[in-house]
Amino acid sequence: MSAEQKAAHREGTAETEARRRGEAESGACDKGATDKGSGPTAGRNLLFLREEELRLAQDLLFFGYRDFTAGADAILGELGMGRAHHRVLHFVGRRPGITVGDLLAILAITKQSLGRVLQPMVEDGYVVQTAGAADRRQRLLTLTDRGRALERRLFERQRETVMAAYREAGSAAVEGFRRVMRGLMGAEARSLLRSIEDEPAGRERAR
Amino acid sequence: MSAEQKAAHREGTAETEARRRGEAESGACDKGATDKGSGPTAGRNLLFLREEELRLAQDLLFFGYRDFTAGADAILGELGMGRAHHRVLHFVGRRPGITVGDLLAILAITKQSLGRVLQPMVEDGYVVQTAGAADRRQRLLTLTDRGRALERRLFERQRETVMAAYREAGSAAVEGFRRVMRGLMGAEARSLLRSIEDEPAGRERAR
DNA sequence: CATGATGGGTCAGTATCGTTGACGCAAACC
DNA sequence: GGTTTGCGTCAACGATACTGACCCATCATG
Repeated sequence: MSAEQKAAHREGTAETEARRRGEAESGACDKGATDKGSGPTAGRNLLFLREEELRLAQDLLFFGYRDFTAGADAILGELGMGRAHHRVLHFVGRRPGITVGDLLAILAITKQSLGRVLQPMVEDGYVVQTAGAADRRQRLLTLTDRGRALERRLFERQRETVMAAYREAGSAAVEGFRRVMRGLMGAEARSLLRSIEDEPAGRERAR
Repeated sequence: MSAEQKAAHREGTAETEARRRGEAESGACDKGATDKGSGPTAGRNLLFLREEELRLAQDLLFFGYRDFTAGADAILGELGMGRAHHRVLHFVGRRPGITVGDLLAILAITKQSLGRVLQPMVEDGYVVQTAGAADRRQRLLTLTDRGRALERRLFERQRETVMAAYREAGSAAVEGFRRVMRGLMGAEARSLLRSIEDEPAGRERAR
């Protein structure tokens, strides 16, 4: 059924550009479903657009996220590490002195999963653990020079990908990208992200 | 063959040259976040923004992608399936009659990895394999009613997330989101995505 | 100061998803 | 009729995640 709708709707082929524009204009608003066309196919077309719109979003997120991480993954692979190591480097680098508990909350994994990744990183000299000043049960995590260097290397690799995409898309698109990505996040992730943004690297944590 | 594809996939593309040319440009700067005047600190601020900008992108992609998939993951978990099953449902649903080889190219995984996921899905009646008409070595993959129903369920779950994000961000932001995500993709993924978009479900593949 | 709660580490077992390498088979191609 | 191609499969392995249980050091409180 829906397949027939799609086939019927798309007679031409290469006007992808015009199609995308049309989606952007009419698609992203939930209400006002029939304000566009007054023909009998208006509602059906709108439904089609909304469906194709999401399918496209699924594709974009799948391919885009994969290629975004591909460069860093290659570097990590050479060092016998994985994406989980990169996450630790990234978030510890972003918040030096972060506690294990806070890192667990950000990564949303279990203690055991983190331990398997973190412990070798401490042994190999990428991360140091220091007892908390106020609460000495805490193990505050900080990157060593070596850890910072690796994080920097992964960072530069991804910077190429992201900056190329940003430049290609333009600054207005970047703002839109940020808004949509933030919208995809749940309430918890949003507040976590806010707290990360409000406490950039090098500043003391106020908790 | 597949190994070469993978190797090529991980390699960076010709985007880097453009990056070096535009290195000092501010094309990816946030809109009006700070002064872009030519004071003594302008260069430093620009560097800072570009760095923080990427760190933010990393955060957004990490949290956003995770929450984007979280809803579908929960449904899949109840059925004893994982994200890999969803990808099969999604891409087979998008291109009914796709060959195993083409699906492998899209997913960029090995035959073995796909087989471990695909075989149970065939046995459980989510996917059917039919011999190719022209080339009978091919096993053309199509969703059954049951497969379509599950895909639809996962689709609706993600639709809520994405549509909420789109509505919240606005249609202009959606267009920007698409442009940036497309820019994150490498050349291979782009051409794959193009071929998917140009051959929507229900139409014969022209290869 | 004893007691319970908390931050963190660890052991044991399990599941998903990915990998490499090699081999088999049927159909297609030249 | 030999070679290539499309697909399936066996065996072994590795990374990342999970649960449940248990331990230790430290903090906080009665």
